Amino acid sequence: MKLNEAKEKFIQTWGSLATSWGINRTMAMVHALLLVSENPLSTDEIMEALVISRGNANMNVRELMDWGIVKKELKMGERKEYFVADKDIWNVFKQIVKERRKRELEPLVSSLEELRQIDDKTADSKEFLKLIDNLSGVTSKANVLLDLAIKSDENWLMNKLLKLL
Amino acid sequence: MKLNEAKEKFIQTWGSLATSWGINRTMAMVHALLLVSENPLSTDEIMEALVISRGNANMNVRELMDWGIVKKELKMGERKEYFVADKDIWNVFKQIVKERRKRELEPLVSSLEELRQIDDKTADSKEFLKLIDNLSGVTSKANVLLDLAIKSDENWLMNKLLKLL
DNA sequence: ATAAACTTTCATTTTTTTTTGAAAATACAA
DNA sequence: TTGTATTTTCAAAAAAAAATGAAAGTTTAT
Repeated sequence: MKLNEAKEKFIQTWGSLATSWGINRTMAMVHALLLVSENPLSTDEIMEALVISRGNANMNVRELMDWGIVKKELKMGERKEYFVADKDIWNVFKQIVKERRKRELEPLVSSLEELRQIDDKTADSKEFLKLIDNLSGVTSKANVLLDLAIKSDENWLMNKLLKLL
Repeated sequence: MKLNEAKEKFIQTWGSLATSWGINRTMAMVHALLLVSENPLSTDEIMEALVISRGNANMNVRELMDWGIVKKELKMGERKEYFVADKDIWNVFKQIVKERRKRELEPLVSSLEELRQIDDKTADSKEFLKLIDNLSGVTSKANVLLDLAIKSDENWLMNKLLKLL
């Protein structure tokens, strides 16, 4: 297999995996493209490489920057903006975990708290509250696991975990 | 807030959360409905409660069974099928993690292995291989974390992790 | 100020995903 | 077997999500 073939395959793989995780296919492809590029790419280069429109390229690059895994880079003497992906994959992983937690786990936690406010005390209600409590429990356990993944140093974490198993 | 109101809110919340995780909204709503129901529900009851078609109800219940978080239940003397959700949320969590790993992480691992088969040895190629290796590394670390979540008993896990932090 | 280079927005179009519902298949009873 | 209850399938319709591209906005140079 040739390098460019492999790179293209990687971009496709990344793209289709993303869809199963509720992430826009193109956004993942832009990310993959930047990951396999030696040099920072301009919007025009992204458009050309992935055959997408300017609007699409712009939106997705911007969103990748929102996620904190792509950075803008300016070249001296040039007006155009260039983009680079964070190549430290462990870092990318942590960043994504952190963001998703903020965007999804936190809203869930407050929803569950709201749902606890039911004012009757029938057996059904107690059953329902038990369910909500169990959900809260699992949520906070997931939180601990994620904290572990995020806050700790990569090697330290792995050593400890491997010892545990 | 009344109980039924809370239940409905829960079903909606669960549904909209699911979409950010690449899970069909209706499937999540059926799951939530079964979670908050005291009794097993028939397809007709699900259709009525969520205002969805028979085909849709059937497909999603079937998929929930594929995920291993909903079970069929037969009532004696009745031909109709009834469905119950596993109410042990920690179990549900583990089951979903297990399934997603099988469906998504394993294919990723083999994709990455394929991508390692590039036959030139330029500096660019080496760079690319480094990226693939880093991805493999993070993947297997995620695997260890997930194993930890799945294989261990709930309380044991939490004790250990809390001690670590 | 004017213009050129570039980025962002967003109404419209296209694509993808989900839902419907009627027909086909299946299971059971008489 | 024949009929009835129930589940499953799947082509077509509807809904949702994503992409386009031209116009508007911004920034910098002259």
